[in-house]
Amino acid sequence: MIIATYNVNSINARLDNLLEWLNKNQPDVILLQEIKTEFNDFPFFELQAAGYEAKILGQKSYNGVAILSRQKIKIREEGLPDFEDENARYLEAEIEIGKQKYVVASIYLPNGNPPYNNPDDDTKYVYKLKWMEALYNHARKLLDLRLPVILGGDFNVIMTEHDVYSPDEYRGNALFRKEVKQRLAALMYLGFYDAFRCLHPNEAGYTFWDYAGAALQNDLGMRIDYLLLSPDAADRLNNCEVDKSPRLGIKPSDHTILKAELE
DNA sequence: ATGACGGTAGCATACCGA
Repeated sequence: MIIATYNVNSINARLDNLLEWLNKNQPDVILLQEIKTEFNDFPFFELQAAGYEAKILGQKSYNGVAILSRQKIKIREEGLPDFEDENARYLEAEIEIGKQKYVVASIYLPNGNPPYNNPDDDTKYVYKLKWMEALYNHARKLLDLRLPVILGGDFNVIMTEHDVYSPDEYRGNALFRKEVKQRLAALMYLGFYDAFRCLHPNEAGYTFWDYAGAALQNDLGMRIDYLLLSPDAADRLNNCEVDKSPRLGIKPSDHTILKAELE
């Protein structure tokens, strides 16, 4: 089974890019983040015509996550359990592919940096840490299912200095602060494996390049999108690659697609 | 320290992002 994750930065602005990629790659499942729309403006028909059912947790203008699948999607959770969240950032489903049940979640973890006009405001950072704690508590329970579980999406965390073009510039950044890295490491120590790093210990594997300046041309990127696999999923891992082509195309998202194959 | 650049809401410019 092939699964991918893609922060689209607006599903409607990115529909042509997404459809082209789906037609070419035919994944079984794709997890989307930052769809930036609600149910009534989501392009269900166009995706269905391409062979994909879509379930979404939408939000106007900001955030919003979706799960697209060639097989039937059974929603398990809309939002993180036991966590009050005004934002649409977590959607979890069960999908059966070739008689194997999978649990998949599309995750848009908070950025956590303060607004530019108020650099001392730590409200968003505190929210990020609480969100990560709730994710940890829930992920721990998912392991008890003894099913292949895939937590995929934009985690907004740079784990090591090999995962960003200029670590020193990001020391104080909410994507690279110690508490944030510790919380994602805790999730990994529970038994969620970073699919890309398992297979590519030495590649940069950037998944994001800023629109501004010449970030893309100069490869000033960062690796902040992940596919995290429970042990039952990691056992099946065959392949995991960053596909840079969506970022190189016309009118791209600032993120690109991360894809894995499980047998 | 700021803004680059792009998206949305909504119609000028503010907010958000990583």
